[in-house]
Amino acid sequence: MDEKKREVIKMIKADNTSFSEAISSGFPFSSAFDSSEFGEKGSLGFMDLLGVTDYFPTPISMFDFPALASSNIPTSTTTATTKKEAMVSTDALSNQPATPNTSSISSASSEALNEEQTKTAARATKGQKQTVSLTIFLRIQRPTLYIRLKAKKTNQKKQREPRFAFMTKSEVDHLEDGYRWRKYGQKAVKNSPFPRSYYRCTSASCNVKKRVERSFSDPSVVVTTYEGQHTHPSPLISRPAHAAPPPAAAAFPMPFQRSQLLPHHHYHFAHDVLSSNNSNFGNYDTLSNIGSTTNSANFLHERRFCTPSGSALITDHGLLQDIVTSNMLNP
DNA sequence: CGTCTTTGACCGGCGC
DNA sequence: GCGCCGGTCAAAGACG
Repeated sequence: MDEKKREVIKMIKADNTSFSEAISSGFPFSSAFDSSEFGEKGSLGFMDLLGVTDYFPTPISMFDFPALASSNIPTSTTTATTKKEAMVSTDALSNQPATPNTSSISSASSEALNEEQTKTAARATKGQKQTVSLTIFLRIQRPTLYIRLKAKKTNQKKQREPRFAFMTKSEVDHLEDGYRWRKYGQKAVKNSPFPRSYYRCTSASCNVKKRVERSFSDPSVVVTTYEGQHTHPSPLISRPAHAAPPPAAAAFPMPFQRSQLLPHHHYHFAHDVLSSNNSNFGNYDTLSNIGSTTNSANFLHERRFCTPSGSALITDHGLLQDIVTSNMLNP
């Protein structure tokens, strides 16, 4: 790992540093997290986990996200090697160049992506005695890179919907995702020349929101954060009869539709562990919606998904057995 | 005319 | 209390 990466890891490890600050530091994510790293066969994809591999011809990679109570984990980059880690050899992967025509960007929780939100979480944790702090480390593609997040079980004044963020290499700010959005605001972002746009789903009963902003360090990268879950199917997509998703995927429409994603972009997903309920299952609900799509013909070649507890997706049979199919668990 | 974007004003939370 | 900042509102305008 080169010096730049070490710096970012240090930043992310620091309590008062968010992922967005790491981004703002100019960290070359596109080179640091090679797009080829997680594309090999045999890796367990999130779509695989969701039982929707028929939609996507190439496997998707998963990362491990040790979700542990703060009292049980040290603030360090120490990692326990898992089965999947072994599958994704850092040495082997680092030798593979990124796809020439595309580049990939690491993803992180939307909270981590947002400086203000991270600070807010820290403030809340600090200021409320009744807060029960839960620290979660997200490993971002490299086994040694973690983001520390604080999920709270608290009587917060303002409860937020679960959030889901991803970064996309795109020239277009507002990516087509199968839903209709109404822009209701735009604000200048501190320390960034690029404004942040606020969108709301146009469906009457749906209060899903999303924020779109460009990365300061890499203007070609668009950071999209979804908040909430759609209460309706995509108005622009109809599902073919032969590609019925698993029940879980059908039950929770995704904020974006995979088939609508632009084919030449790389999407890197992350999930908010700071949802109001802080329920893992709630997060899976949202992620499972990725399966609500129609076709895979124009989908991207590489996909990366982050969940705050990706390892639990594999090992936690209590929560995910209803979603994860047998072949996912035994790829 | 309906829908969507733009943009300044406003509000609430937080740090100092 | 004040100022900063993120997020939202809503009127006005653009567009098909």
